[in-house]
Amino acid sequence: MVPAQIHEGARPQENIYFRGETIESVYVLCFGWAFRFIQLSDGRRQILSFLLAGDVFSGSMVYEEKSHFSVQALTDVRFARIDRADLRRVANSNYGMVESLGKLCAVEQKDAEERITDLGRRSADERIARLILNLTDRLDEREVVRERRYPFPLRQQHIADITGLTPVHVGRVMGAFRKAGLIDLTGGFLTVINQTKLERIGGLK
Amino acid sequence: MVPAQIHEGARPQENIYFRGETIESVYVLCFGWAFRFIQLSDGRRQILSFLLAGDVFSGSMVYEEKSHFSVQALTDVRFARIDRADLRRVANSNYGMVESLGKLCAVEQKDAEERITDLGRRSADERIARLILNLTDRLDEREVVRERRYPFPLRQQHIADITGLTPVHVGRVMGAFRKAGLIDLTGGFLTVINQTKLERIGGLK
DNA sequence: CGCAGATTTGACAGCCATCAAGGTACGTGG
DNA sequence: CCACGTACCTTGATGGCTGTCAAATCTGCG
Repeated sequence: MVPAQIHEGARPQENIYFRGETIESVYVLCFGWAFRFIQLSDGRRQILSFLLAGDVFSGSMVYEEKSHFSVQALTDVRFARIDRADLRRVANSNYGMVESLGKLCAVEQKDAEERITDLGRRSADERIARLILNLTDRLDEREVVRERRYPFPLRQQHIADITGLTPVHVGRVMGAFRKAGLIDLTGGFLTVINQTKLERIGGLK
Repeated sequence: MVPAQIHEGARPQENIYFRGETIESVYVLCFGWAFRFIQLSDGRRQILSFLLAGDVFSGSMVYEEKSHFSVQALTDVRFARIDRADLRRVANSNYGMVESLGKLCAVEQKDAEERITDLGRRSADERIARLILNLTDRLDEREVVRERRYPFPLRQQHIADITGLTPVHVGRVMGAFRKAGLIDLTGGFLTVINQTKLERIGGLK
């Protein structure tokens, strides 16, 4: 049995669902960019992760009814909804499915805890360099890249909200990276010019 | 069938295992305090969570061979090791077990992502207030508390390493909390004197 | 008592935030 | 075609939260 899928879309800035809502489906992004975030009552916003085509919004949604994060579309997006009860029925009779869901949770936890380390212990330069490298790696896996030019729909506000900085400071750091010949960012496309140096700044290699 | 359990112990400061090691067991803390952490090559350390009696070190260990974090004992500890292969055999023939593991992963991810929000978007005062409240809540659940005096084996260095601050600044904030009559901390025991105010500082309620 | 480790306190510095003023790009409508 | 508005980015000046360094004090313990 295959679980029923419902396909939907959303426009940029549109919220797909909110923290605290009861969600009856597991969502998978099929096209575009989105992000998961937590918003505080005074307006401060922390982005938890960016979602690319193929990403499950969160493995925890298979086992939790209430979402602990909100989701917003960054570009035009399309996504699939799979009924949670259906999915779990399939998983129960399918060892490989349980295995995959478990691995998914493990990877998500690792990502989250490396982000904790970034936010707690790394400088603005390190965080931004690592974000860029992380995104380009994920885009490389999707093989949509031509000549190292990556589609890059993020505003400085988004980068600020995932790195725990302000948009102004993000602009300064990105400007410094550009002037140092590390990256180029024009027309919604990012080019990594000096990956080695960016990795050194990010504390990799 | 019940999976084999091996019981062991460790002394304060002793590392139980390291990031990158291949771990063949799922660990459960039976007694004492420990913490999970990631250490950078230059010595910076980020604590991911404190472990109390009854805590599984991490749900992701059921599905990942290599640990992405290290674990160190904070006090004298005792813990159980359950062979991963055994555990998974049991889980495969036991729907409730899969369910429990899934819920465990979901809770861990929620905790991790709320910590991300703390680190990215909250001030030192907020982070420390929330840490104290989080720990006292968890200790309350364990019903080991007498007259609101909580065992508190953390050094300022540990608080610094989970809040992304320095020990000196942690000392200043804790000193301010003490002088403001919010908490008392003597002889390894913590007393929350004014919980309401602490919650207000932490952005709760 | 004496030592080692932890905490407290003070002076100072730096990273990043805040506030504010342009500048640029792009779409809209006259 | 150009004025205009909006959103975003850039740049400068200033400030504050937190870090760094260092010394003094406290605490536990052999």
